[in-house]
Amino acid sequence: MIQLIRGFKDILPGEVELWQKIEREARGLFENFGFREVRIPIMEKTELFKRSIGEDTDIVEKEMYTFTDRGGDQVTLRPEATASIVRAYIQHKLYSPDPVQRLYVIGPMFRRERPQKGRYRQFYQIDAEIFGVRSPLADAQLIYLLLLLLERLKVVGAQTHINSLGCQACRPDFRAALQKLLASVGDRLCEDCARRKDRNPLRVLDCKVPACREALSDAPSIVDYLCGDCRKDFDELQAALTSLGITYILDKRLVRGLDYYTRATFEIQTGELGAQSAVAGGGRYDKLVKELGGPDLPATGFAIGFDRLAEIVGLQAGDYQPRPEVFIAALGERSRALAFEWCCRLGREGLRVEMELGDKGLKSQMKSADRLGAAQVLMIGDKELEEKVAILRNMQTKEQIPVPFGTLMETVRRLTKGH
RNA sequence: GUGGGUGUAGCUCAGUUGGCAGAGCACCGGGUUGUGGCCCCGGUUGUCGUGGGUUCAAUUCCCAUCACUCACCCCA
Repeated sequence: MIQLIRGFKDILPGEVELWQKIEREARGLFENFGFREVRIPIMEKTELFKRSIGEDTDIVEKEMYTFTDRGGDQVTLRPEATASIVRAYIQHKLYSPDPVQRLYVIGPMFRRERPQKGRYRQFYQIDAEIFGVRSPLADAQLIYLLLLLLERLKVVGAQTHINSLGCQACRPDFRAALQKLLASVGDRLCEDCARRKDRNPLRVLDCKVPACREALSDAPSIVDYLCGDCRKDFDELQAALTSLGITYILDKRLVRGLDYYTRATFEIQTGELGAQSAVAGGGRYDKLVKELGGPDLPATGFAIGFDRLAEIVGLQAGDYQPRPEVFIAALGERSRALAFEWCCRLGREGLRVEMELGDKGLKSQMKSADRLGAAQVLMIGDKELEEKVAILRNMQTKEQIPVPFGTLMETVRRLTKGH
């Protein structure tokens, strides 16, 4: 048997309804807040991701699905959405009528990592970006939107972590201070951190090895190194969050693994995903648009891990079996032919209707109706065919009423909930 | 890429000195020859993950491999 690719998964009936629900809520909220959907390709030129995410990141170094296509081009299955959205924003000059654009994307991303709880090689993200707004109010709005979505989905126990990574002006100073400390703690760092401390020192802050955390317990906080502008922005963000009633945790270890982030970063964390704590994350990337060849416009955005969110929401959700409003049980070929017509017409009228298309006994058909949770069963056999009166049974009350063929459509519709 | 755990029926899982592969649930049929759930009776379902080795004999022991899963790394 051919099985699906490792780290990929099928979302089957019963679970897919949950995904649809999450998607509906998200789309609804995005509309309320002025976001518009964009649909972008799932493959891009490899160069795009290298330049945006950063050559030294894990994603680019070892996780991308990159290959040479038949024409010899280097292409990559997108590992995240922001790069593509920025590319589209620039390519189609979406900034030209108005630099301020709120865009969202829902779709699959691909990273070749070892799968585990809350982590897949094809995973889905709900991605939102605000272009052209320098004010930290944009970041606050994103966080608010994020928490609102979680609230609507009845997620409890989510924590908001925020940090600022500074900008081109203040980050070098911090970086120098951090490297000084890293040099002084020397061999107390784990192997990975020893390697990272020169190439990407900020990442060391994110390390979970106890020895490293210990060694870094009095690491400089980037917040202390922020330049005037960054400081002011960060204060403003916090003030905005507070006035929105959002409680957050100042998390100076919140670094994030993509190089394009500047200033505000944030993450929504939960304890229900095994070793994965982030259900959503994001931040500001004020230089990326320019670096990818566009105008010098700021931007900020977030990504929600759809799979992870579904896992959390699914914990408190029941099954999502849709129940037919009417099940038609027919006995004999002629009855079945007529029942089939009814079935199609009722479906066209907007009723949820099912019937047995094979040659089964009444008992077996009643069983099916029961198993499906049908509210009513419409029965027809030789006798009914002759008298031109079908029988409609309410499965809960067991009450049965005769329904003349002539009034059938209208009677069934009337007796069906919600019609 | 590294490490641990697990692969037996559609599902959840039993299965030791190596000797014909099991239970519950589900499904199908009957009891009720035209009426669901409860009950009773009967029935179906397996390359025991895959390939090799040892053995008269392997689900069981050995090797390899694949998959799932959890963790490291990193992230959503």
